[in-house]
Amino acid sequence: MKAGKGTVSDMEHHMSIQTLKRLPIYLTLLKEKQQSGTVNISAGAIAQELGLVEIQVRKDLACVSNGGKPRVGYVLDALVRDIEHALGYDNARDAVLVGAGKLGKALLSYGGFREYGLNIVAAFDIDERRCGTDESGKRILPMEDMKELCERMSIKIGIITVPAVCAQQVCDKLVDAGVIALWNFAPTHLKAPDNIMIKSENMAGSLAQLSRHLDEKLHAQEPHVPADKTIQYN
Amino acid sequence: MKAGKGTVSDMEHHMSIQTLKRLPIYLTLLKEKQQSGTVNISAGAIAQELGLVEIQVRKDLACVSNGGKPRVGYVLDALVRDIEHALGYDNARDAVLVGAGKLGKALLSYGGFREYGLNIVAAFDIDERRCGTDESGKRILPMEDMKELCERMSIKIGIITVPAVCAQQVCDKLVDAGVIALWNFAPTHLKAPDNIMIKSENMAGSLAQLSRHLDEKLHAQEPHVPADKTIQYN
DNA sequence: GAGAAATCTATAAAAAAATATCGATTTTGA
DNA sequence: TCAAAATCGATATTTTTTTATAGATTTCTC
Repeated sequence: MKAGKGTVSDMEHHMSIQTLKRLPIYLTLLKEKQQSGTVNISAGAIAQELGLVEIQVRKDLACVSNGGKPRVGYVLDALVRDIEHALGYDNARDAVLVGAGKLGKALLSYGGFREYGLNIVAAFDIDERRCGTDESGKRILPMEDMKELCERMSIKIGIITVPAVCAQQVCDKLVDAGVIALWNFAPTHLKAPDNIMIKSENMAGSLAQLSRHLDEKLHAQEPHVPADKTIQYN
Repeated sequence: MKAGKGTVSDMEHHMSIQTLKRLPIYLTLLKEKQQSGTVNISAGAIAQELGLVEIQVRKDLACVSNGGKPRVGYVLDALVRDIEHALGYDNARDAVLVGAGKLGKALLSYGGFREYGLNIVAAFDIDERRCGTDESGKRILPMEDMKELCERMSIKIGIITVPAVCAQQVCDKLVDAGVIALWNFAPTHLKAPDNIMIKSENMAGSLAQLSRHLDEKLHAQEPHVPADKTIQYN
């Protein structure tokens, strides 16, 4: 019973959330390797490059690929395809973004999301002065138009880049417009009905981790961190 | 043996990384509550607001606070102070940012980092045209000045907001300048010497989680997700 | 002031994730 | 062809994280 091929949902039962988060990291490395002409790659080599352990890489890859060969490793091209497929990068999803401030515009003009299977079709903002066309070529529309567009295009993903104080309100509006997955960049906790998923970027959490590391280093306590590889928490 | 008071490092042994990541989330909520005049709050109430379970909240808070009282809960003000202290928000850390593109500028002008104990003292960019003073009031300096400034100010935190292709090079330069904690926003894996910490924001990982949720919902498989609270993975 | 309710702490159990072990498979090269 | 080296997959163990249970403490109400 191998879950080798299929969409993300095909194997959701078998793939841990941690594995899911690592897949894009593997993918980035593998694509770099592709560029440099590599054809095969072993789990051990991947592990070394990423500072992980071999067994973990193998277990992760086992969730999406139908395996490598002893003495050879995985076929790079096939592995890339498998991961992309598992992550759904081969059928892009449309999304809207709300809040065309600095961060919103930065995300709009970041072209890389296409590669991740995400297509931001338009942005919305309450401030009419921001409306029009962004440098990125995306339309910035007034909030009033949001519901209609989301419904018409069956948009299921909403990206929230408004200040914390209005984030909940925006969240509610997006849900009302039929969005069921929210990517929240506002530093606040959002409430939504059951089975709406909210994924908040927790920048403060990241900072806390960096800060702890610094404390450990600067106060030079016993370094109970295996000192043989760069520290990279997730 | 209670780890009630102290810096982050005082209790690093006892606090899991997951707990560390949740602390800022509690803090955000607690501060909102403070605004609205609340004086005491119970672990159960916090859990409900954040969609967590009571026991988890209690265990997390036990790492930083010296406890609440039965029938009353925690004293809000004291709890806020304890968390802030545990996270080191009360002694700000200086940082530099490299890459004054859209994302870099967005982070520069986001005032909220001060609240998290992070103080971005300057930004650097190779493109001379970007140098000068940002709208945020922060200086944007040429890369050549970086090492000198970092050394002079003993900067230990570097924020990388350059394109993926130059991220490794920037990483190397920061390390050379004495930085030991890196916050990487470029979608690539960075290598650095031992005991340099790299915390990469894994946007693609977040997207993968949203995408999986969408797949589950849209293909309407059995909803093996406890359907009684909004889904909020970390 | 006694009993009930709420909430806490501490300890225990369960679940999830990471890591280790071991045997199997494929290629390489004598 | 056959042994050695590399690498894989499957299963087992350990560690980490989450959740549950049981008993103690504080406040409230009558």
